[in-house]
Amino acid sequence: MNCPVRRYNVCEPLGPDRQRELYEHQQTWKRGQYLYREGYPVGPILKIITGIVSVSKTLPDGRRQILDFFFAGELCGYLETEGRYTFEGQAITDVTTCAFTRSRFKAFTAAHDDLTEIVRATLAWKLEGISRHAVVLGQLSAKERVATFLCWFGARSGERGGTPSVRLPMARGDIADYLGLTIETVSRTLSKLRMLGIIEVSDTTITVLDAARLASLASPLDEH
Amino acid sequence: MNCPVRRYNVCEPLGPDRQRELYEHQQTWKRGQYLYREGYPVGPILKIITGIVSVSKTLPDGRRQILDFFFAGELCGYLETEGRYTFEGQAITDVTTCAFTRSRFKAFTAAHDDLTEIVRATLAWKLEGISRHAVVLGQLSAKERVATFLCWFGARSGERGGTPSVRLPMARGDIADYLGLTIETVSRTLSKLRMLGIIEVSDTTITVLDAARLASLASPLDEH
DNA sequence: CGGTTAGTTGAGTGCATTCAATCCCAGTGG
DNA sequence: CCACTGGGATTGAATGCACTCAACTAACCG
Repeated sequence: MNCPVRRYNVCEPLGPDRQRELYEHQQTWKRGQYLYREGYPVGPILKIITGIVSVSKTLPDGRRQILDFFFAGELCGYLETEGRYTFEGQAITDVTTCAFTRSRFKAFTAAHDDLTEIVRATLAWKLEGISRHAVVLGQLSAKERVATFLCWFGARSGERGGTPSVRLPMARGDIADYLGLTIETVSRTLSKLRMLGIIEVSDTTITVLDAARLASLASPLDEH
Repeated sequence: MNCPVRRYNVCEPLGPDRQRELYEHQQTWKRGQYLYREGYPVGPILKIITGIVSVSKTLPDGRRQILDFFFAGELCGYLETEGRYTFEGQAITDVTTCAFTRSRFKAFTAAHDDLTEIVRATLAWKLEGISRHAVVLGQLSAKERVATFLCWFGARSGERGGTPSVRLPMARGDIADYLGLTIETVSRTLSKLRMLGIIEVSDTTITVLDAARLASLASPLDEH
């Protein structure tokens, strides 16, 4: 459940002195704004201070697949292809970031062995995460997808407390695009789970009444 | 189209001397055999000499999602979680491999700066690939998925020749599990493309008659 | 020649979608 | 204070795409 890599979320373990050495000016982003877009020449790597960023791909006809949510402490805008962003980063909530010059980041990690290992471990961890997500997208039914999402997100928030109530900071549309469903299907599925007495829905807050049953619906995937 | 990382497919650039230093005994696998299974204690990292290996996850009820196909020259069995394989590797064709002791691989990469960079670049490249695949699974219709697959696979084979005919070494079931569809849907979709005059189907060989039209069906995703 | 396995095709079903209406709430201005 | 507005969420009705179940064909091998 608690991936070991989480411990060294790139930068956290640096300590304030080494962090200062790397950080550039701080920035704020309004919910919905793009931090960077696919195909644009790469800018700095962004470290999220507060808020949530989605990494996604938008097709020419408007369809969008959210690949991952990035939380405070994580880096985004890392992946590039020939000097251009591979995907797009969008503020799901209001977000504040600070920037790393890409070249400086590269030089800095090259100079510190522990950092190169942290980068490697983080990439491997992300690779595992997106792979699990691909299984969700390719194989699970709507109910299973939503249940999996709630379990995953509940586990995330549950880290600090034992409360079974989950705040969903993102809009239904974001959940839908993450799960490869439509807004309506997500909404309907939440209603079904509510009518089954498994959860309680209150706009942005979901209260898990029957964690065991929820987990069994998401069962196909052990844990995240 | 040609990811720069391809150039340094881990190990190829090592040169015969350094390769010998790393390799263990060779192994052969029959089509369908598992090279390793999810949750099993990790063994060596396997380098594919010939054949194709699928990396997949199988759910308790038998549903299977193939996450990636690995070809000759690539390493598989790399990802682990707490000393256990994260996914499963299966021989899609007959396969021969040679093995790397995991600890030796680790020590060896740690000792060579260029190798650590190759590992990092390969992980980033795989991350990008599976992300694109997630978009396919989450957003595309059956026709778009199959077209995307054919384009992707055609580009792979096309590297050596200009021939528009694609040999599909994997069974329909493998394609289906890769694309998150059923065998029947894959078969039907190929038939539709055939009746549209876009391809010609002959069991394992697909001849692309109208590459432009095929690409436009897969259009949503530029290239792979 | 039967037996087996992979692939194709047909018929019918169901789940998620599309289209559309309604609700809820926060923000705004009369 | 209340009506109006707009965005997000929910719910309903109807459609359609991919699925399930099933039959059939082709190829391969004993």
